[in-house]
Amino acid sequence: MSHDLDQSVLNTLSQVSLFEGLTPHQLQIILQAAHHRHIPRHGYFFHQGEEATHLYVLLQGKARLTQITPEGQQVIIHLLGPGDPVAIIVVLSHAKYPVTARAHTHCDALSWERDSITRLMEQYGRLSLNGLKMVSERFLEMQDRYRELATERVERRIARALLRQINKPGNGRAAPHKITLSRQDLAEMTGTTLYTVSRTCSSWEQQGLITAGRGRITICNYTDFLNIAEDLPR
Amino acid sequence: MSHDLDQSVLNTLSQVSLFEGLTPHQLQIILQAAHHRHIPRHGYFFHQGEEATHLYVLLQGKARLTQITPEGQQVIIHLLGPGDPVAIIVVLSHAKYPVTARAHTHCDALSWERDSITRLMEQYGRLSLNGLKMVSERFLEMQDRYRELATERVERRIARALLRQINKPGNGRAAPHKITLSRQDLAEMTGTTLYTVSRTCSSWEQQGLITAGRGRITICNYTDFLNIAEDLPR
DNA sequence: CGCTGTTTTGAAGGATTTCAATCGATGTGG
DNA sequence: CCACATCGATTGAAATCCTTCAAAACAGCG
Repeated sequence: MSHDLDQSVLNTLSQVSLFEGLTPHQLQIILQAAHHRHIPRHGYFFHQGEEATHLYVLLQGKARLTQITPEGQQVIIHLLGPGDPVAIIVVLSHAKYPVTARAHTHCDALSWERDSITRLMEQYGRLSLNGLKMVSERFLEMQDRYRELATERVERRIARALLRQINKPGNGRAAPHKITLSRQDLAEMTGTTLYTVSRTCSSWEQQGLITAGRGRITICNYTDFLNIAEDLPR
Repeated sequence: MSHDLDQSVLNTLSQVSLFEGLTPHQLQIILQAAHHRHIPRHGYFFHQGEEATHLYVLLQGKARLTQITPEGQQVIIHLLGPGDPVAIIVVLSHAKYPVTARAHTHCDALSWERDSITRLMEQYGRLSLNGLKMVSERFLEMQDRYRELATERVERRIARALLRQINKPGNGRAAPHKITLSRQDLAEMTGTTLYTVSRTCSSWEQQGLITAGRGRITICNYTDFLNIAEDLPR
């Protein structure tokens, strides 16, 4: 990769959990194997079904992982921010990307080729252990969402999706909590329809829990809002 | 661990994908750090919410991972067979078991303490890389089930659950395919109710696709059955 | 200011759940 | 060996949550 980036990227990388606990020297070697990529707003890292060739680490920007059904219905699997690894799945030999990764804002990322990152992981146990940790965390979140989808009603699922968004590290923790997602986005995150999300939000707005706008939801009353996700009797 | 087990266990282990590609010497060292455990039928490896202290590798038997909601509703997260790792999540420091692991038949397993396996993984990159691969695979399955739950109707989800069961490595591939799961089990695997599963199975039986019994479903007409999972217009 | 894409809302319809009752299989003990 | 107890499976009817479709209101942008 180009040399002028090394220093600033090195600083960023030391805060990326995938690279935690590695020596500066190891980091240097890993970095030398990387390529720097820019993805414009609304561009794609890769598409679902393509041969999985590259692992990415997002340095700047926001992206989303989606899956699309044969019938054309879309589901949002995950929202990505700076520091997140994308497609750790490449370590599986002969895998295809199971999702589409799309840049939501302009994105700045490092990429490694499959063989290259696999070799590095085999060499540096700490690197693959970190990778294992990160996939495990994502796995736990997916498991929770699965259980939610299997057992909880729509209103609660939407509330939980909003709370998860707020509690993400990297998002400001200060009230009022503003979430920039459209009704459609929320529907695709919670396995429901645009219409149901809209109705639910309207109801919450009337109760004074949130203020809603075009592509935006702001939680005014955090504590009362929590009750929807937790206690709601039915 | 006791010495008399070493030889037979070594043979089994060489077929466990978590230990693929390790040298006999490395395997030996890893094995020395393991304990051997027997879990009787219907016994528990661990309970959801307990401090995660041990990683297991199932040598013999069948087990299941379940999550239970605060309201007491149960969800089946995964069914485990010989060779499967259990709770790779321990590598996350200070994690709690996110699920309960219960022996469905008598089980025979190896276990490692958290610190011990973490150290081994850091030391042997191949070990953690294998771990990463296995979590990734489970993650992919979970992702697919999530998308299914979010977008598909009950009938298709049940059909898919049955097919996944059949296509599991380790299960005989020969027709007729017999699946030993109760209606309740299937309901907990597909996010529906016992009643809906029963109705669906009855309907399939009338169409001659399956024969159903107490705690058992046999697929007679595999190709026609596939259509339910794939083509079914609505 | 008109255009485009997002959001809202109503009304109708449908898939699935819930509840209740019954049936059937399996295993046990008298 | 049969009556009984138990647990799983079936089935009907009513209720409900959510979707679907259609139409209108609204926001932001060139």
